Amino acid sequence: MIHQRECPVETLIHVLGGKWKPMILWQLIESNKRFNDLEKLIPDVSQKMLSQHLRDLEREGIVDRTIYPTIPPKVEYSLSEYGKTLIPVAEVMCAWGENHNKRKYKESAS
Amino acid sequence: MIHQRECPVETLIHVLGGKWKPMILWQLIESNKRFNDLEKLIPDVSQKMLSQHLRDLEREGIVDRTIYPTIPPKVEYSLSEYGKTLIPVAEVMCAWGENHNKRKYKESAS
DNA sequence: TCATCCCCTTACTTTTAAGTAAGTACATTA
DNA sequence: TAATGTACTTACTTAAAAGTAAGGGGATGA
Repeated sequence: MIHQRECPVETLIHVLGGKWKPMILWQLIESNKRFNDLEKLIPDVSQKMLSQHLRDLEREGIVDRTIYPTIPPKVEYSLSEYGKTLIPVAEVMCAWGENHNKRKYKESAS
Repeated sequence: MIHQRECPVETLIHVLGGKWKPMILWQLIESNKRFNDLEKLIPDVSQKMLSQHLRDLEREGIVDRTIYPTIPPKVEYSLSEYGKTLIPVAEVMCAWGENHNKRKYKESAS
């Protein structure tokens, strides 16, 4: 039986929709990061939510997790090639969101 | 004091992120609709969630609510001019989401 | 040996979103 | 008079997401 497809807009919202996911991706667009780096760069995120969201993004194929068997071992998170296809989408979303924030600001200031 | 702006991607996710909002907008892109029309067109939505999401979208300026003082009075919901700026954003999101759904289907089929 | 760092996981609690069921106020129609 | 239709709101319950706090297993360093 074929899986029932949800509305594609909802699919995207589901992929990006965790509280810290846009921030995690924003950081990984800049450069690959280790768990601890992300923890420091994203204020107020808990270890639990960070690892949970990283696993979600990994499961969707957006983020790659690479373990370097060095001593001490290090784990690096990066945007996958597929994950990079999200960048232009995020840019469009970002532009609309910025404009909307400005609009709301003007509204509340008037 | 200036409001703290949230991340613009989160702003958009907040605007579109209710369970029934993409579906409501999809219906209103096609044509103006009354409360009852939307109820019939969106299976499983409750009156509570429909009116709550419509009020959210109205508050954000996406949807216009027009009351016609006919007998019986009728209330019509429509995409505002500003709401129409969401259409190209939704199209980009939709295209990515569709591709992602296909990708997941292939993955699970292999 | 004791503390510390890295990369997490687990159990539990709180908060937020959504669902269910009923009710309201007005009107028309049978 | 009773039922139906439109456009909702309110109170209550359930489910999903996020937050809090603690621990664990491996390593290094003092």
